[in-house]
Amino acid sequence: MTDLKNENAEEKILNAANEIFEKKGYDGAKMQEIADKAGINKALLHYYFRSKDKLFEMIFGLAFKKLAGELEFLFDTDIPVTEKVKIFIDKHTDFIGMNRHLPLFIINEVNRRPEIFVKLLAGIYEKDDHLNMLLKQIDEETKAGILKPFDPRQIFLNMIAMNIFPFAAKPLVKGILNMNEDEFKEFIKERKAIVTEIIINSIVVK
Amino acid sequence: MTDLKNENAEEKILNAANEIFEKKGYDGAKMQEIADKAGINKALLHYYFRSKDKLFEMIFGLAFKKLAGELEFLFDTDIPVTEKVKIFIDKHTDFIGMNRHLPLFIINEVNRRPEIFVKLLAGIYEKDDHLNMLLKQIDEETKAGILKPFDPRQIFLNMIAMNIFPFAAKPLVKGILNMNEDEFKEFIKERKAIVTEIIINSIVVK
DNA sequence: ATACGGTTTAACCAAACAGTTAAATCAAAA
DNA sequence: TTTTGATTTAACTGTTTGGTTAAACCGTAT
Repeated sequence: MTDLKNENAEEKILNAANEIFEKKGYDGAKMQEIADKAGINKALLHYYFRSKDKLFEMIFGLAFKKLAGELEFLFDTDIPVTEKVKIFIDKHTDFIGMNRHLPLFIINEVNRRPEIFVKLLAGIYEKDDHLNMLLKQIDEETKAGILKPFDPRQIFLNMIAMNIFPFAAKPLVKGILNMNEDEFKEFIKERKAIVTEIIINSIVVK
Repeated sequence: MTDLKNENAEEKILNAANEIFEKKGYDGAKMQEIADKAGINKALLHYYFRSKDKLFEMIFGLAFKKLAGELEFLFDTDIPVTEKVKIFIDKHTDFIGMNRHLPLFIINEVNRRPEIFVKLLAGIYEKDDHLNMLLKQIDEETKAGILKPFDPRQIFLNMIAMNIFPFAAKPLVKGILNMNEDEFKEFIKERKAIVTEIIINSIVVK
């Protein structure tokens, strides 16, 4: 049972469900286990969320927003692109480090049931103009001779791939590279600078 | 039912089980579905593989070897490191493209039950000398002024992260970047050159 | 005091699922 | 022709699981 802040039942359920769904996925998560972790009983669990599907849908939606929300600052400010990259990698790496299972959870569930993701896409494309602003900014900095021409989609993918992968595959990475927890932490700390340099190098004019 | 090559029952089972375990994971896979896809019945399935666990263990071991086997050529030849990188990215991207679910399957199951992976690690470290040869080669090329000093672990992770991620998260990527199947294929084709350039740039002296 | 909503208890149901069993079938080897 | 091993059929067991139900409990606001 996780009851840090004297939460009410609904919060306790959401926190427990979030943790278990993220770690075990829809199929691996059991309603009884969620109830146990929330410190309540199964009857009350179904009293608040009628079914596993309804509860899952809620958790998945929240998780998706949490992950997507980390991108927002890329659009809002008007600091230079290279600064954005530096700050993004720093913050995003910390965020993923504190939410190790989040990206894989989203990826897995979207792979297995793409429908659940279609609705959420609509929400994303409300921010179409924000995205266009970023693209315009990149275009301008390219014309100004600061950035070289590049495909923002590719660079974006590279950045999040390099950020997410070591955490998503943490036990595998630790095993194969033969690291203990401290060595892994050190390895991650070094990564920030390395990844930042790689991304910066692949977009700025030298 | 998948029966391309007039396989015997055991092969049919292994192929079906592989496909279903990779796509749905241990928890999502059902023995009945595996039997159906293999074109046999549940009784025979248990006749060949006594339990779901035994069958899974077999599939997981094979999958792990398949994935790890793709790395072997990095050690065996003595072509220059930069050449290895170019060839590896080319081949590895093709391989992952044809085995979209393989990496995520391994990562997920190792995350959820790290024990299953401990035994397999032993097999890897028989190849310790192969690995040391590669590290030695890198060291020599660095001293020869061809490569700059870098952490091979970091570069290796970057390489496979960038290779694997777009395929592992394919439906997510297609949705977010608003691509159809053809556009995705084109996007992947362009990636090879981009990723190769990035990795080469981050290891060679300019 | 009582009425009410949140919460517990405990038993229960129906479906899904892994795994078993016994008898029947069938093809090919002996 | 008989034997053997692979395969099917179909019923069955035991367990897990999602979900329900009804009665009781408990604190709090009226």
